[in-house]
Amino acid sequence: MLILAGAGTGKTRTLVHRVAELVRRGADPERILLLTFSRRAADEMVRRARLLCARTTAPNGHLDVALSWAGTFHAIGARLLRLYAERVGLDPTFTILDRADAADLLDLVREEEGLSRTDRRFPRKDTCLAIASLTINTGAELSNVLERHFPWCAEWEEELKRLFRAYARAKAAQNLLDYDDLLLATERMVRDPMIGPEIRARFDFVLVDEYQDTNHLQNRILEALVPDGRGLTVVGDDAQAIYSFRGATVRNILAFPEKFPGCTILRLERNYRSAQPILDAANAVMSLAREGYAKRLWSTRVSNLKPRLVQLGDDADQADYVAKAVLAAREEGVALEDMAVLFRTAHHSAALEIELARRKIPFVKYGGLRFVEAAHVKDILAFLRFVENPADRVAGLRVLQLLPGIGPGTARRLIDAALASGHGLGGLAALAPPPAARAFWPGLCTLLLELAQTAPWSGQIARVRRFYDPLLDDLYDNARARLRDLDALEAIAARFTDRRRFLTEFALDPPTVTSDEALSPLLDQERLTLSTIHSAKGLEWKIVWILNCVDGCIPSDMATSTPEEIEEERRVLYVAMTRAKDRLELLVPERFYVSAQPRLGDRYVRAARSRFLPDRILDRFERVAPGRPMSSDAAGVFIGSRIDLRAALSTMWE
DNA sequence: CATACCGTGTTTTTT
DNA sequence: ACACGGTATG
Repeated sequence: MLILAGAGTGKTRTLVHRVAELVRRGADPERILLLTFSRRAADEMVRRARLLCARTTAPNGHLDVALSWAGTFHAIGARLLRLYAERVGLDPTFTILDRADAADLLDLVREEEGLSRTDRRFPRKDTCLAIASLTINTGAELSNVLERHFPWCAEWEEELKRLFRAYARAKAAQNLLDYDDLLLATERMVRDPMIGPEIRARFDFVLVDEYQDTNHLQNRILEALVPDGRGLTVVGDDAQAIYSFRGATVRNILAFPEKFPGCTILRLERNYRSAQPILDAANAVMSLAREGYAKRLWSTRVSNLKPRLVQLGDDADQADYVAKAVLAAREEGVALEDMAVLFRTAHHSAALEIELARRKIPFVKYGGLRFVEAAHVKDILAFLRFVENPADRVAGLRVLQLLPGIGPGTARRLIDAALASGHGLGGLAALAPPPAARAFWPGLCTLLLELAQTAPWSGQIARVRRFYDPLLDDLYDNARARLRDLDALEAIAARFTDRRRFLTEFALDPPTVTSDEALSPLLDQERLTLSTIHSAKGLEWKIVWILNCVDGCIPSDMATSTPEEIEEERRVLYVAMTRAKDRLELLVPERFYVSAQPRLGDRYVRAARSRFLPDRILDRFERVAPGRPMSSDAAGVFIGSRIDLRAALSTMWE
């Protein structure tokens, strides 16, 4: 069954009800596979399915749907791989590399392959990883990916191939899998003629959420799991496809009826979420798309409140306006939980975060730098990973380099010597560190040995911190805030039963936190949501503000080089607008203060209203311009067009 | 060999 | 602004 469902038409509800109904008719919840886009979505769906089943009466009395097979493609893949590890030649204790870990290892391999010292600059580690990732996820040829998405790296094709081969060898030697490996290995496994059928036989029903954002590789996994389509239900909306940068393709949805002839196709066009004026505006935005979208959403939620297009002086005014509007709504009785501020890129909310903190408005932020990606959190995890798997070079190198006097070279020598000694971690104690590190050396060696030998998991992070916390001050700025994060990490770790589970599950299910207070004991306190639009997918709030509805931000000027990219940005705005239930405000700051521009220094830059909001659809909005009108002579250039007169003036003499 | 400093090129969204 | 390569210095 293919369910084509517009925004707010009840996709989650439909899937949840389908699960509940299957269970009510006697399906075994353990044999239902529920694939979602994010871990958050999986949790939400399991929660609602449980609630629903608790209210339904089954033939055999009360229902408890455990739904243990609900999760992302990555998480489910990891679990299946561990189950069948031995049979596919994999060590079941593999550790999972998050993106930054993967990039670090890639960097190490690049160094070893002699690709760091080249006469022309080699692509940086994140770019290399992005290239590998896109190639794997789209199933395309490296040369095509380079040509289409990374033309400036095309000259390095041979070297990149060599690098990726060496990277794969390094992962194999250290028993590591990165995010892409999880999918790739899962795909190979489910397509295996021996093991594939066994895995297939575990599941009677497979349900997939947000199908429009699955990529080629994920779709192949799905096809292998359900070759004839029996028991398969997918839900998606082509108007909400916003993950093509990750290899997602709407072709999966479009080709579904051909792949499974005779499948049932359902269209849900009635929106239960948003008031009609909000839908009118969102529909108007999409009506300007290059390709037509068949669905037109309608709602019975009447309202005469058009979404507001708010003209503001600059981004500081914007932060101020939103903070005030949040407080005003709060006064009217709307809970902070029911409001959200959405934006295209994580840093767009910086000014607002400061303003919210100043006014003591609690918030959570989704998207952007994650908790686990913070250097100090990675440090603690490196200790644990190194103990868990002494072959993990990235972890070992990271740990050793925390000591003064030990840099990349010394760290590498020490690790190699310890491994060569055959005593694993114990071998380190016999080695002589450089003088500056000597005072710390015995402490480190005892710590590692103790962790390797202690059985109970509780207290292990505290033990690491006894060694690590004193180093923190010399390693980083604002040690105090980092110590608070480590307190939070300790609290989270306590929820896991053992070290291995903590390490593996933490990599796939990291808490999303950046606000200082967010992990404090005030965890249950109600909070405003700040989120990137991408992270807001599938969610809804009573009131939504969208920041920076300005060319250069939406669409992002990083994504305007091809018509396809621009169309995807249009859908990003559409997704953002359709998150709102009752009230929606699009904010248009006319100027930005940008600092540290290469040639011009700090200055104001003038911004133009987003190209997705042209004059002819403005009748769908109520236009407001609080505050005094902007003076007309503010200096600046349009962000979107990037005219740079001073550069032009200086280059004419070159 | 670690570290500080300088110059140049890239810069987003997520699992 | 930041990553990263290169170079000077101890």
